[in-house]
Amino acid sequence: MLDIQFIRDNQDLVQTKAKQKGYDVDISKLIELDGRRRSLLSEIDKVRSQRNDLAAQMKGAKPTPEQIDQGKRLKEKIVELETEFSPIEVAYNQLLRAVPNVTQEGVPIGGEEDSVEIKKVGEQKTGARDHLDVALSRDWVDFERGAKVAGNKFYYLKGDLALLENAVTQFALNFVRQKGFTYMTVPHMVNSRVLTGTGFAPRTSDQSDEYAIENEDLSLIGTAEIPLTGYHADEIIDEDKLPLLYAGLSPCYRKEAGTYGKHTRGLFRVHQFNKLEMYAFTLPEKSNEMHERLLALEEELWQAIGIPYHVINIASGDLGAPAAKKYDIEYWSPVDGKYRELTSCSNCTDYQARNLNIRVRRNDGRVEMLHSLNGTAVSLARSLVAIIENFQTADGHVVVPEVLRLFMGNQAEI
RNA sequence: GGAAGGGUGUCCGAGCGGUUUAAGGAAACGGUCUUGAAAACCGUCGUGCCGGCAACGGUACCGUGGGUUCGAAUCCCACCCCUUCCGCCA
Repeated sequence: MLDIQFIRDNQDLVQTKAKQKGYDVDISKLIELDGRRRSLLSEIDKVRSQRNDLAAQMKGAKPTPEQIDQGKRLKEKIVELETEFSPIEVAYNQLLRAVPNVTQEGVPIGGEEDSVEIKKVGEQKTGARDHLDVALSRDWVDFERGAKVAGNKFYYLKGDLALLENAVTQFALNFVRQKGFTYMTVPHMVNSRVLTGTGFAPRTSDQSDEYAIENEDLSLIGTAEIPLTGYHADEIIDEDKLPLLYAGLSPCYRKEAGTYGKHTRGLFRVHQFNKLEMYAFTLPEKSNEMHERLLALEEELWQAIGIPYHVINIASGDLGAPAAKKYDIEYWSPVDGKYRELTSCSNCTDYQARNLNIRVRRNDGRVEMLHSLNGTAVSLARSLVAIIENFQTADGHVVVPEVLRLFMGNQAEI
């Protein structure tokens, strides 16, 4: 969520930015609730103050009946005011949490088609075979038995492709460790607070992309970003310890409801995939720099593997609520003759931090919200699609990218 | 799943109805001393909200949510989490 003080001071800006993101929130309504909430709270505080004074008078001596009677009246008054306060507080919190993060300067305004390409790297080949055709012909993937055992869009990876997945993982893991990230495995389920605090739709809502566990306040994670964001919840971290860099490897579970028809064939969009996610907690003034660094790392990694790509600056309407700015790397698909999403890298500024109460203690003693950022290192199922499409040979084999061979028993081709 | 114990500020830890305005210690910061450092000594030191230009004042917060009371960190109920033991188990 945003700082209410910031919203008060920048009502028009917040309203405009929310609209540009496609969020239908009424800032004037929030301001009105905020006003009523504050005036009521100050009234309550006043009566509480009287109660506390009275209680202090009664300390030591035996209270008189008059004092007890007055105390009772004050108590009733407080209950009365609190009853009035409670629904306002609930509505206020609901509305406040619905306000999306303010986008940064340089974020293109508009929908998906308005995202701006800022860089293009590598050769744009054409005429490759679809990854699923290749994988099926080599018996590398089994969606039919995935469906039998779990359901539609579940799959088994087999043999060399499964090994290739492991090789990509190992390569990426070594890469991020060399760059200073602490490797972590994470809980694959999280509670509602962490889920919604990270900026995902509540598990109870229709829009939730997460699988919820029945009769438990737990959801399967859609990305390691969620447990990594929650890792430092309610903590105050010394300035000298920042930035904190983590790399979380986890399976990602997503319902992907309503996305059918959007390139559903094969491994590109599935209900479960593994992913190595980079995560950073930084000082507020350092998050933009870190955002560029995360993008640079993603580029370095994918250049090392040898995948052609471009980088796009995501338009406002395509940003999630917590993101202030987002870069995607899209790889070149020689099958479709266009770019398709491969990684994503967001600066969430202090939005997630405020939700989950993650702060920094500056060297001068001040305490403030820190900033959080996340970026995909490798999203495994998609990585395999990109590699099969860009490294296939005429006879249906796949050349193993050089940097991965070490992790594939030095095979040059599979 | 069963039993017992426990969740207090950056950390450790006391408090178990009204001198809690949360003791004491550690860490941190400032100072004295010192050639410098350490030690010692002195001082400062929780977070949020509201009001105020500010000094400051008010209020809330001792796992979470209810309840009892004139008054709750303290008593009662429910739930969550942690530790130990037992059971089960990769």
